[in-house]
Amino acid sequence: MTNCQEDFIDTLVDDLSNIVASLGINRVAGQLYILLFFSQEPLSLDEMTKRLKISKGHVSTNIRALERWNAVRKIWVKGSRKDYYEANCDTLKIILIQLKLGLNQRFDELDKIINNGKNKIESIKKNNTQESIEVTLDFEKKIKQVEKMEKELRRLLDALKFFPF
Amino acid sequence: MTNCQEDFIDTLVDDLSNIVASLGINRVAGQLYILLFFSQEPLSLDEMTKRLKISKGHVSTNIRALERWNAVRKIWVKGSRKDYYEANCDTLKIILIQLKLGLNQRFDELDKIINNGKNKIESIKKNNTQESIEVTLDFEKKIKQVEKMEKELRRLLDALKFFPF
DNA sequence: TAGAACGTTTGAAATATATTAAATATTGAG
DNA sequence: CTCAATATTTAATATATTTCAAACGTTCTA
Repeated sequence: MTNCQEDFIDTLVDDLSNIVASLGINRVAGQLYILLFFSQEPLSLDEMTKRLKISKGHVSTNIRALERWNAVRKIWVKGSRKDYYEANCDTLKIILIQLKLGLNQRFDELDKIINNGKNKIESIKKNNTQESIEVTLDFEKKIKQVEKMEKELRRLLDALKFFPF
Repeated sequence: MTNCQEDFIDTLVDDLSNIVASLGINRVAGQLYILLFFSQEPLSLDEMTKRLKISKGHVSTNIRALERWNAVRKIWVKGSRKDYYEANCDTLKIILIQLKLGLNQRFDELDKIINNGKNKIESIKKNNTQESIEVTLDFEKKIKQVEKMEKELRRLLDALKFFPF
């Protein structure tokens, strides 16, 4: 591979991984994915280590995270004992699946918190002073507002599947 | 305010701020917003400091971040020189506006990177060997793929405004 | 206009996260 | 099976982030 080709990819790796990192995704995972995305051939851990100038362990850990997300896959290369990887280039699908997974987890947590809140409101209602009635009314209103927001967000997330990609 | 009311809110602040923090938003900003969201009265910096058991400076810095996001507003309380704040309870709108802002910024960066890449491809093409032709074809294909993905994501983001909230 | 009551900034300390090099475990060609 | 080539884990180090206390600046009141 000529030098200007590697330069082309390396520049993209640097620039694009900045965006990835700014979105809260591990920078090294981003670098690895981008490197593989633009490479014409699968790369071994050693090659990735050399290209990104980071430690072998670091590459190993992060490539397996990418594997878990189905963002890269291991490729068998005859006559070599090394693990080679190539990118799954369906980037948008990977992003949306991960997004959905992450948000659904949070929604489930939120459900627990909301139920907890509702139970507490019931028990406050038992100490049935005039003051407590007013206060619980307000709490109830606000908990319902949170519930409504969650419902809307769930619906929004669900609607992604109708989007014509 | 009775103790069980403060307890009710404090528990929600703890639980919900975990979700907020797990989404990459500053935990203290989350705590402040949630505290104000469930409080029936505007709170002063001192009150927030006491409730969250964090330093005054910390509250000050984070409440102003929330103000910038239009997530809280300063309230004038007659006869007090303190700044009081209340939550803007339209949480979903706040989230979506911030999301849109953040992503549009990234899209603009991405545009620059893509253009850069295209220019580089043109200059590689000048060294017009058989090898370079094959390689640039592949680079072009992949850059186009990135472009397509950005277009789809922009469209998706834009479609939010048609969603019936 | 001085002093008190605030809010903000700052620089240092604590904490969390990322990164590495080296030790350990695993694998597959011979 | 064995051993050398790989991959993974780990424990330490470096780096980044969060947090605080104290200094500073501002504003209102008397």
